[in-house]
Parts: sequence; structure tokens; C-alpha cells
Amino acid sequence: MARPARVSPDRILAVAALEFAERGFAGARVDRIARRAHVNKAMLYYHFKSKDGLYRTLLRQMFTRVAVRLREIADGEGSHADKLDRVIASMAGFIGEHASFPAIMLREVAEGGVHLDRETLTALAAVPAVVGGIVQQGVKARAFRPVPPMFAYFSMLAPIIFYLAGTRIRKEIAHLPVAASVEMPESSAGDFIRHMQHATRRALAREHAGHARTS
Amino acid sequence: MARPARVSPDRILAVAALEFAERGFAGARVDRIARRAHVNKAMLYYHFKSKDGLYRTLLRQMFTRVAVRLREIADGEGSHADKLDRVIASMAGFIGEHASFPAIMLREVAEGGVHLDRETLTALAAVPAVVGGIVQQGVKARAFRPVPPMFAYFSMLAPIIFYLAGTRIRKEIAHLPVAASVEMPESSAGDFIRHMQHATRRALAREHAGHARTS
DNA sequence: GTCTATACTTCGATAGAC
DNA sequence: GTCTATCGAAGTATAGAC
Repeated sequence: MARPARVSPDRILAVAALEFAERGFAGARVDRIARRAHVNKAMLYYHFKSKDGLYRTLLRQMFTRVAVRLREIADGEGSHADKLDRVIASMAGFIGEHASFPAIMLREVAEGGVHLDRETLTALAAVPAVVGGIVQQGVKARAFRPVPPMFAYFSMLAPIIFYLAGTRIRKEIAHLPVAASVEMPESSAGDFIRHMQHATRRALAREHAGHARTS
Repeated sequence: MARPARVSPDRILAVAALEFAERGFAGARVDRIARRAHVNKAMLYYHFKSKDGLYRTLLRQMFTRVAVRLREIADGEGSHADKLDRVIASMAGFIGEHASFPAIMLREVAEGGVHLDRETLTALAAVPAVVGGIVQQGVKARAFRPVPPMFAYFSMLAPIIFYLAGTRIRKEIAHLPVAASVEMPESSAGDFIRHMQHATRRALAREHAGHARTS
């Protein structure tokens, strides 16, 4: 009995995630969300007051859930590097369960957070704060080379959001007669995640044998 | 006499870039673009046929310009690693001149390219193709460790787009009483670019002294 | 090429009965 | 909590004079 959601608000939120991810805040249609959620539009306004209210509720929920998972990792056992491995895997796992998350995230960054109230912004801010905290501790413990925590945050998570949000456009591009010179096989997402784990370890490692310099 | 643009179409395109970056395709308003460009709305339709037409023209122009710069690097002199350094710097430079590019890119990835025609998609595809080509050659020449070119492409450019598009929301978050535990200084964009150049070299280097494993 | 005026459509939101 | 009907605002696009 795997119903999509128990009650109206949850079902609306689930559908709204799809709609906002596909079309953005301005492109999303309240009518369409209501129809796809099999609820009356007036019902939607009854629960969420406005389109903005629905959007904010959705984002606050998503950010909070992500932050909770990451905080468990940060507060848990393991080396600093292992924690970052798990952060990456956890983010990928979350996206696996909430496929609309990366697109919404991309759009919100582009938008500059204009639709978000203080509370939702705070929920969002927790994500870089937790990841940055892990990096900062690793640097302090001399497990990582000195790197601004936010730099590490962006270089490890932006590619994942980008890559997973971009699955659609990559496929669009792939079967184009262009640039057939470069291999663009649609590798599994899992491979990319492992690549990012590896790249992150390398980027933060203190000892290093020098760089490849060739022509 | 540094006028924004010589004739109507160019001035419209310049303003449209701002509008589409700030609000996205659905959120952008043709009236506002016309007003901000100091042209009559009918004039805009006269030149670009429709909102879609304007959007596509803008994106085709941007993608083409980026691709041209990158191709010069790919076809130029220098080691494979140096070329990637220059690709990163060049992308940062382009964004410096076209501040609306990263937000538009983020939105288009999220959108899946639904507003783009074949020609514009082809222009877009040239970007990963060129960068991927450099990586592929470096791998073949054993200058880089074997890595799928598209993985390298995403891990080196996604953070830059993300970081530079996110300047606004980072500032929004920065002066929030949240997560003051982590240092989130607004470092200069130049520092981040150098970080990404360094991280990219490390990620692709063949010789490596092992990873940091600490607790 | 340029402008005014407007047709046509769609969307967010609510009133009010049940 | 749920529904029907609808209002009013805002948006894209065009007709037609100059």
C-alpha cells in the first residue's frame, strides 16, 4: 500500500516539488499543481495561503531534511575525509529520493532567494554551515590542507547538483550530431558520485607528490 | 562615449540578459525588457518575433561566444593542464564581462533546455565538447589519469557557475544569525578561481602520494 | 523603423454555498 | 474541509497609423 501521501497537504507538496522543479516559481501553475495532486484549487489555498506560501513550505521542508542527514554525519564517527565521503553519498541519496531537489536548488541560487523568508533562508544556510564545519575541523586537525570551508563546499557539492539536475539536457545534447569527437557516454550517476568522492579527497589532501605537467 | 550598445537589437539583448538572469524565462516580462532598454515593445517584437525568439537569440549568442574562447585555448599552445587552467580563467573572465551568464546557465540546466531550438542546443553543446576534448587528449597522452571527460567537465566548471551565480544568496545568508560557527568570509572570486584551478590539477594528476587518512 | 491602442489569454486569488 | 463560479490583474502579442 505505498500511497503517494496520506493527506492533502503532503500530496500537494509532493506534486508541487515536481512542478516547481520543472518550471520554476514563476512558471509553475497553481491550477496544474492542484489538478496533478487531485485536490481542489481552493483546498490548496486553504492549506498554504498562497503560491509563495506553498513554495516556502516546500523548500523549508527539503532544506531541513537535507540538513538533518548531514548533521548526523558531522556528529557521527569516522575520519574527516570519511565524513565528506558520506556527505557526498548522502546528498546523492537524498536526490535519489527527491528527484526535484537539484533543479529547485539551481533555480533558487539563480534567483538569489527572493521568494524565501528568513526562516527558509535559515534552513537553507544550515547545509553549507554543516559541510563547512566538517571541512573546518579537518583543517584545524591538519587532516586537510588549509582551504576556505566554503570553497570546499562548492567544489564538492555544486557538481553533484549540476550533474543530477542536468540529466535531461545532457540527453537532449547527446543525440545531437554535434561534437561527436568527444565521448559523451551517459555514465551511471553512481560513477560520478565516486568520482566526486575521489576528487574531493585529492583536493583536500595535505601530502601531495606534485602535479602533472606535460604537453 | 561608452554607450551600452549601438543599436536597438544589441541594447535589447543586453537588457534581456539581465531580466532573464534575474527572473528566468517565465518570470521575465517583455514590457520590462522594453522599458529598461528604452525601446518600444512593438520594436522588440519587430526584431525578435517573440519572447522565445529573444531568449533563444540571447542564449545562442552567449554560448557561441563562450565556445569560441574555449576553442582558442584548446587549439592553442601549452600543456593539457595549462589549458584547463586557462579554460577556468577564461570562463571566469567571460562571467566577469557577462554577469548574467551563470544564472541563465543554472536556470537552463534546471529547465532541461525546453525553450531551446536545435541550433541553440548545438551552440550550448559545443562548450562541454571543447572542454571534454582537452581532457580526453590529456588522458590519451597519459598526462591525466583516466577519467570520463564529462566528469572532469562538471567537476571543474559547475562550482564556478554555482559560486558566481550564488553571490547574492550567499550575502543574504551571510548576515544571518545562523551557523555563525563556521567562517563564511566572502572571499574574492579570484581566490575561488585559483582554488578550482588547483583542485582540477589535483583531481586529474596521474602521480599521487596517497590520500589523507586521519581522524 | 517607430509608436499608440488594444485584443486576447491566462493566472492567482477569493466569495460563498455546503 | 470541500467545491463551484468568478473577479480582477497582468501578460503576450498584434493591428494599423506614421
